[in-house]
Amino acid sequence: MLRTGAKRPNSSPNRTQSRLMTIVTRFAPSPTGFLHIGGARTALFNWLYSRRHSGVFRLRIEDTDRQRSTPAAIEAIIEGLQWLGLNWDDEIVYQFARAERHAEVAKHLLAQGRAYHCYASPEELEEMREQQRAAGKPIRYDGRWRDKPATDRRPNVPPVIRIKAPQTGETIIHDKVQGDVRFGNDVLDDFILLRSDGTPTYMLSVVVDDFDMGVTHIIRGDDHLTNAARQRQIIDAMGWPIPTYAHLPLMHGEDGQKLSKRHGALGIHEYKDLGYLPEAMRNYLLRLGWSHGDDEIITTEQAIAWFNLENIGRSPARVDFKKLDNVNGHYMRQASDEALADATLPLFKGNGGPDLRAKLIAAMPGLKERAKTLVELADGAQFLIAKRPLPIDDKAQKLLSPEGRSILARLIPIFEQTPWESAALDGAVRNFAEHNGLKLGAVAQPLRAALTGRSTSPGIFDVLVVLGKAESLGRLADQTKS
RNA sequence: GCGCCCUUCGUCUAUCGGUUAGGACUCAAGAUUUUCAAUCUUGCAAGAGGGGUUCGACUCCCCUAGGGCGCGCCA
Repeated sequence: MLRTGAKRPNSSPNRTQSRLMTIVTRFAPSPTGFLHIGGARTALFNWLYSRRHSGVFRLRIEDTDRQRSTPAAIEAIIEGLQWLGLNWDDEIVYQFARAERHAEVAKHLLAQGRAYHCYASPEELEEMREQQRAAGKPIRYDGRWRDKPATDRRPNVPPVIRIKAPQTGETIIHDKVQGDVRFGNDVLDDFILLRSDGTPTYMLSVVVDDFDMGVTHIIRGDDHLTNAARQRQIIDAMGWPIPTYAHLPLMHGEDGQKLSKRHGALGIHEYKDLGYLPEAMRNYLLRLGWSHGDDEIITTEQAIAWFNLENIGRSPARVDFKKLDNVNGHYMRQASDEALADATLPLFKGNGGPDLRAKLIAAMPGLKERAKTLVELADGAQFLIAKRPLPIDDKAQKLLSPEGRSILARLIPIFEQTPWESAALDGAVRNFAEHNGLKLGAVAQPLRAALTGRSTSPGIFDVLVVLGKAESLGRLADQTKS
């Protein structure tokens, strides 16, 4: 065993767990839609596990469903992974391109007597299931062609190839997350390996591809747990090594229901558009189902050093945008002003002129601790690019009362005489407030309203400095004239 | 229907038989403050229910309830 101290029972002598063998993980999405948050977490765990063990992380596109697979979805998945920083090794494997090899395995099994032809029509099988349902019996292929002699074959009907699975005994999946999961072989039926048109089914393709790609650890969604027992039949029939499994509990929406567009099953690119940082997404996703004591903020470097399969939880987790916001806020505050400016710049879509980046960087210390996402950051920075006369929101309007305006009017001549840097401006305003028997806030708030059009902003002296003397005085003048 | 999985504060989780059941998010209060944040402090809040096993169960076993997944010539 490579891992020691595993708390879940696992005594299987897998040779894939040999210390000498390079660990190979894979992420195998089917391109029938975008990469959603559950898939992203699966990819993350696979990536982390391979990086933790200096192994290999591979990407396989399961595009064998020709009806539903689209190039756009493939594109979205690739872009999503790239944005998340989950770089894969080697070339991408496209499953459909390997159909011949899959068929070859099915035929090999047939030749070995581990599989057989079945001529039952879809209609016939549907009728069979209907009867099983009506009789309250388990729904599964009844093996009607399992033992028929070759002479019984129907000449004008192309057959499917079905696995000849064991009918007694049990199949045990030693799962790193779920523990030992046992399936009576009587509940496993002779599923189809090769369709009547000669194309392989998913069940066959996965097993063959995982073997050919040298996958040692299969980390995937819980929905595949029962499939693992079926896939095991193919693995055994071929005499291939059994990979180590880790089936992750599925993720739920904020309301505990299945993930759907309403609550969290957004494409991963939409999280980007919402203004989340990839490193924050990684941290957040990691903590959904995996833990390291009480640690919450876990950098990617730490995650790579610490990640294991043993600490993956067994119960489903819900997405929680409040927590994501909080984690994202942490990473924003820790990010460099330059990096944040670069990440935020695109949100202005070219507005703001060539010196916007410099202004953003200058204002960033005050901006970044007031925002939880890049979108909020850009919003808070609107005053940097606003054109005079500024739009003034309701709360700011209230601050610009007659008294407020009068204060601004008296401030202008003072500012004209003041060196334009933070400490001097600070001194001048405090001095002014003191001489007029005003609290600092009574002066700062109207100033803020006139300068930013809002009632909240970064520190007012920083705003003054970032805006510059001419622009600042202009904005103040706009509010004192009318 | 059959099989499998899951169940600790509202949410994410710690706990590997003995703890005042801990942390984080959210929320509330306070401190700080030129606003809002950030930061710090404090508070609210949990072992689905029922049986066992044990000197002692959140932890081990069984049952029930609830939730999820699978049962395609889909993946």
